[in-house]
Amino acid sequence: MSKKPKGQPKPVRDRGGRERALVEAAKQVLAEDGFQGFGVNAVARRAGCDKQLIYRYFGGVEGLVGAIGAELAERLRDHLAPLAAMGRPKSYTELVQRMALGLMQALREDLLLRRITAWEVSDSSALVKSLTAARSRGMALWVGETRGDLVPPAVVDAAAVNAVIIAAVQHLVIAAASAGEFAGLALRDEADWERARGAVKALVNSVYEVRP
Amino acid sequence: MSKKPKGQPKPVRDRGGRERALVEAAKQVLAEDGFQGFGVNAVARRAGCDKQLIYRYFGGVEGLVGAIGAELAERLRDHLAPLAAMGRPKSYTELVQRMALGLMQALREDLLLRRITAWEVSDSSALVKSLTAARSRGMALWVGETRGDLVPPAVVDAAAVNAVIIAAVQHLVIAAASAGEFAGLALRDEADWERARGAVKALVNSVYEVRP
DNA sequence: TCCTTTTGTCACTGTTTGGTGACATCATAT
DNA sequence: ATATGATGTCACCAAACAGTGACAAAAGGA
Repeated sequence: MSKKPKGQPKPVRDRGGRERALVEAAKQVLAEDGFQGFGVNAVARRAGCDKQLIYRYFGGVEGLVGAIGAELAERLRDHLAPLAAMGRPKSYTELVQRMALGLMQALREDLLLRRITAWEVSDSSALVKSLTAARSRGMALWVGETRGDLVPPAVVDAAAVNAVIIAAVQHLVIAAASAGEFAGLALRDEADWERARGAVKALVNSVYEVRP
Repeated sequence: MSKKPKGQPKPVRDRGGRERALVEAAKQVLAEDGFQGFGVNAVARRAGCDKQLIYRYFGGVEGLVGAIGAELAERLRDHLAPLAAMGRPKSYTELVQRMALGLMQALREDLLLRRITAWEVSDSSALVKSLTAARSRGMALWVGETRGDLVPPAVVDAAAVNAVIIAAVQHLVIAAASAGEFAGLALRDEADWERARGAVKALVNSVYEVRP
């Protein structure tokens, strides 16, 4: 054993692979442990390489978050893709409903999206701004694609109403994932979520309904 | 300088006062630095006494959070008190509107409430559960007091709808405090917030409106 | 008075964190 | 072959963290 030929399995020497491994590890850490335990040590540990590489290749944890953000818009788009297969919405009401319920489903399915959304409201650091930007870019992209020529009724402040709807969906899903319920409404099995969907649909429906 | 007789101004020896000072410091740290920087060191530093006292009098940081929770229901009640002065709401719609807008105002005014609400969705640890419980107790208390004999229209799932409304308000205020806007809706000056209030009112109004 | 308990502070441990300098190794260009 | 830069790992640093044992001083009961 002059040189320990088995001690280090392989110093692989593959920069691209390491970078990808680091971003992947960062996403895993963020998804599983949340933004609390997020840092260079945890990510490097999970990626199985030295944290120095994070500084060298990404300039620190900021660059790593930036790399996650770069994938984020596409990731959200993928989640909303099935909605596009349903064909064009017939009314503005239907458009907003789809957006709200699609976002709800996406957040329920995607732990990382959920964690990032929670991060956004708990931290005003510049770190998170890029993530927020990427996420809303993804949303705006989808809306732009499927809106067509549908316009909201002029009597309501659609921008404000939609912001409120989106806020509701985000908070509901995030809080429910933490506690299994919110404001007395159980949110565990699919029947519970059907109630939530029904409420959102009722709200959107009634607020955009043209009244005689 | 054999014993530094002037070094310690006064070891006041007032347990009750120290306990109150620690809880007060804990609230300040939580409000100003958020739950990220929250811990025995920060609280003891702010309170100007040794962290050992936290362990002795509160059994650790959990007991400290519990003490905050104990004040929380009352704190929320105080914020909602002005609403009670408006007299009984004339309809269920008005009841829910008041609750939603009152909660919005309370969260906008009270940094601590906001931080705790953000904490609740970002952390599922047992630490936070007591806070969540205290907050919803405060809400339920107020609703129970002012509901009277008002009942929601039977056609809508009021529990689900109200949960959605509350979620919207909480998320909107918390996110806006972090970023100054949400989902493209600026939320800085009072005119912006008037749009948000209008949207919430419109939603509540239309969903609970009995249609012919 | 003496003894015990309470109150408050200090000092220390062990761990984790972000961050950096040093070094061996491999690839490549000269 | 030899210099140069890229890649990867290790060892270390100072700071902050949670938690604990020890000790001095005061308060109060015997």
